[in-house]
Amino acid sequence: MRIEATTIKDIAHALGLSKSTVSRALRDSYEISDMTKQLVLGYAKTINYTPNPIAVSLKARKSKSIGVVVPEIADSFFSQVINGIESVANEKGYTVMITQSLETEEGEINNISFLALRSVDGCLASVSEETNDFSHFCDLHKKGLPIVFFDRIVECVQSHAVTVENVQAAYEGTAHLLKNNYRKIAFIANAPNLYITTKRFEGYLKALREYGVPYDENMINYCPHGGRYYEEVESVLKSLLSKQHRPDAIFLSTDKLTTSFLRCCKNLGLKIPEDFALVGFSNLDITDLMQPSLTVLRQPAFEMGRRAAMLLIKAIETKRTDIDCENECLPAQLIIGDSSKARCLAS
Amino acid sequence: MRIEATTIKDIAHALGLSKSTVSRALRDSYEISDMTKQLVLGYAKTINYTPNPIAVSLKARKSKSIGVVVPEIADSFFSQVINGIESVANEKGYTVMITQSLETEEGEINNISFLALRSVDGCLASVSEETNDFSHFCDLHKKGLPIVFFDRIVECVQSHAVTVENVQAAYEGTAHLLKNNYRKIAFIANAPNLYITTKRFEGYLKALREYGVPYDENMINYCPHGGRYYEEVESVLKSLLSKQHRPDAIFLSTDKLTTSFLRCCKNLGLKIPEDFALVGFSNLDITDLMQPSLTVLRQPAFEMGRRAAMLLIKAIETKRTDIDCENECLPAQLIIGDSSKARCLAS
DNA sequence: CTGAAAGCGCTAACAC
DNA sequence: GTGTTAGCGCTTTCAG
Repeated sequence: MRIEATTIKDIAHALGLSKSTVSRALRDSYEISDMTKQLVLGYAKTINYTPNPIAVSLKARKSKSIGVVVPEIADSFFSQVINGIESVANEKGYTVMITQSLETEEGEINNISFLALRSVDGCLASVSEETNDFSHFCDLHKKGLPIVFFDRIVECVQSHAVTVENVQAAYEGTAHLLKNNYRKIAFIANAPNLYITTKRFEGYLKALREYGVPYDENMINYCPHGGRYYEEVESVLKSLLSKQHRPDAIFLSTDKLTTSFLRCCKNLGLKIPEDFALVGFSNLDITDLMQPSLTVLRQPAFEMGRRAAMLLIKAIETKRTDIDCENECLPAQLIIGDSSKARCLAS
Repeated sequence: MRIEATTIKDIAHALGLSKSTVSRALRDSYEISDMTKQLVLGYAKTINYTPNPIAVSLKARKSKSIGVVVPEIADSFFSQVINGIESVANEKGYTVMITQSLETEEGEINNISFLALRSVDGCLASVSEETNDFSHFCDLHKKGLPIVFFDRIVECVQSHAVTVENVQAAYEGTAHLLKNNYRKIAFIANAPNLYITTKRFEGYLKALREYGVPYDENMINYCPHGGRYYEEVESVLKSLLSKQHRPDAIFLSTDKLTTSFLRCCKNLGLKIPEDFALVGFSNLDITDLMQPSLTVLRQPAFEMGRRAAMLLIKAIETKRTDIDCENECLPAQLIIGDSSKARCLAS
């Protein structure tokens, strides 16, 4: 700010002390007499002194702040995670800098180097779907920057991670459809390279296997842009409709896909669950108000943010980035709505 | 970062020049020979030099960054605004620091002083509903920090502002209900002290007046917590139900109120629009998928963010914070759904 | 055209 | 206990 704040120099000057004495008194150093401390602290309070964080950062090469890289802020899941992160960061006196990659690798590279340059003490990241080369994370991590990945983690970087029980969640969602007598279940996910995609696919397969339903690769669909473009989802839907063995149910791997797909169905005049039963991941808090109410897998987003931030701060404060990476894995919740209503077999 | 980056000193050393020459060469100063510039620039590129923004900030007392204070990130409207802000900030080479007040005055004070201390060059803000004393904004603004308010602006601070045409929007929403033969229209808003509340109320009144419908103050309800607590909305709904002249339609002043109210209705077994017709502000992008599809007033959130950021950057770069405050006012859009379907008068 | 030196606000040896 | 000094990385007078 061009705004002139009070500095240590001001205090030193006013009290006839040296800058270092003031500095030490402010940080309650053992070498300063109680009297002087009282004096300095008292005066500092009256003139409303706050240390200049920029100067501190420059000196200390750290900033008591953590950086966050998410694909997109305007997303129910990520914004809830951010709230979780902020809640522990605030408790622990850390500042949070939020950046979004907008799902591009370039954005992600810019973000992480921006943050590193800004002396964040550590980073929380969920990778963009476009990213295949993770060296921007690797390099910084190797140089000692603590990084905790969440949700969309990168397995090749040996670091802490917080995820949801993806396999189990997808398994439960798919099994729920199977129990409700759906048999031809299509799987729609975003970019196939994402950790969450492969894990959720695994859970889907597991359920099929367990229920003795043969795997049909025609049922597997990817939207590399995660359903951000309407056309992308629409073309998947149309291709499903044109298949000889048209699916009777759909498993959707992410938030945006779930709602985009529902919109497509509506536009094409399809009925849910009559034409397709739907189960999808979603962290929107209004899936119960939709038409029909959606059966969703909800991630404990806020808690994930909290855990990730706690892991990160622990890593920062113990400086042991190298070894014993912790992986926390939280359960998702299956919330049953009308979009997956049991099918009557009588027909 | 503990991460050691290359500095001007490294370049100077490697090239046998002085730090100042390198610094000047990098900023393309006229006093440096072309040859030296080539040399420095070339070398800087090979070692991948980036100026340390912290050092620059300390020196320059500005940071090529702008701060954002919103009540809450996990909100469709605000997250869209943030995207708009980022889009112009990135274009213009500014970094965005996002903070949330979580609707508390204390959080807001912390945020804005945090940002000022971090040498942001200017701020974008939408005030918390709890805030009544705006001196934290006033003080910084007087000291020369450019501030642009958006959506929830504060009129007593003489500064730039971007809003939606609140009066007109609320008027259109209410008029739409009146046209559809609803006559007893309740108004539900959040904190009555907010700019958006008073303006939207004004529009509501205007419509009533124009359609010759008498104003009934029993129809006016405030949720000081903006519908973040379910009980708050439920108690409003129950009080409406208990009234002698029960309303036949509801105008909802914000996003969260709109969806919370719908949820309450559902829980109490009420039918929309039969029991109540609904029109509300909302920037959720799935109001068309709800049951029933909602008639909403949608704000051009992304564009508001863009405009606000452009105003701010202009203010920063021209340093004229004092005079000629610009107020931009964008139209909202009425999107008609089933929640306000015309009532048959036959009954 | 280039260099030396001071200083942004703060901390931390190293004196006394 | 307290002061002096140097330095984090950078810009910017002021000298040459």
